[in-house]
Amino acid sequence: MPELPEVETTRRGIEPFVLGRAVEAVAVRQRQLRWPVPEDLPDRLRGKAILRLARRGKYLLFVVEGGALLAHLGMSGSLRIVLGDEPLKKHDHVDIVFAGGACLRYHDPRRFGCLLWVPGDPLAHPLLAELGPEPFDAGFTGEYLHAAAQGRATAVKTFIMDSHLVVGVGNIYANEALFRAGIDPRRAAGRIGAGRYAELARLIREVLQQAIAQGGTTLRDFVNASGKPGYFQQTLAVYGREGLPCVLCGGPIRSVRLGQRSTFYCPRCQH
DNA sequence: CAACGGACCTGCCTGC
DNA sequence: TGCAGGCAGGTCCGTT
Repeated sequence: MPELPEVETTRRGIEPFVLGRAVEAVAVRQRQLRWPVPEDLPDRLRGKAILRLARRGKYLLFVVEGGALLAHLGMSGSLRIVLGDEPLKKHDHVDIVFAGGACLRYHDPRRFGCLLWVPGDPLAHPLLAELGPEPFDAGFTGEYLHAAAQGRATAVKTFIMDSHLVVGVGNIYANEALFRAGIDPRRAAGRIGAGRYAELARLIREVLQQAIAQGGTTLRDFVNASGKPGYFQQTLAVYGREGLPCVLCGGPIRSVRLGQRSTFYCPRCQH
């Protein structure tokens, strides 16, 4: 479900309800996520105010005095604010109740996400320390991509989805950015020139920025923090459109598998 | 190192 | 209608 735009949409939706608020209680109904929810998480958070709600890649960081709650939504997770009584649904695994009554509810059918306690500086955590630059960082440039690609035989789509290279480019937006750049997703990363990488870096930023502005992409039942869907799905040019006409040339969109992920492209427009 | 496959889970859709 | 199989927005980890 969540790629960077969905996580950022979630962050923005939640922020006003949690910033400066103290955690009153944490209810963990299912500990077995990607990694077990630490048993002492409720004790770590209780009574502490959220000082900052940051995002690093697709991770969310609820920073409190002395550490942070590190959250990831995996493939199927969501975080939403619940005000008042709302019956629990299946897979509502964790509630974080704030002073004043707002409740942050973590829902994740596949349980690929995580909720971890990180003491001290959260960016020093092993999951975050080795991540590549944010796509909106000054360091994320065509030159950076071009330099990192030298000698790499892997497909360019697999290459740009590696979070150690750059964070936040998931399957949907990798497909969309490569379409906009006119680059065949199967092309070897090391066989693409600096000029094309400059365009690709720009278009990765563009597609993510647009998706954030539209509240993310809603597939199946994704809803953001306020329970509303995202509208970027209407903007998708290739993702999920196998056999449908290319928005540029009218030819059929083709699908292949790359690195065990569905890949969509226009064979006439992408080389 | 780089590249690849498996692993973690549930739900939904398709086809027999 | 039931059931098996394949697929899904992520990404870590172990093996070549």
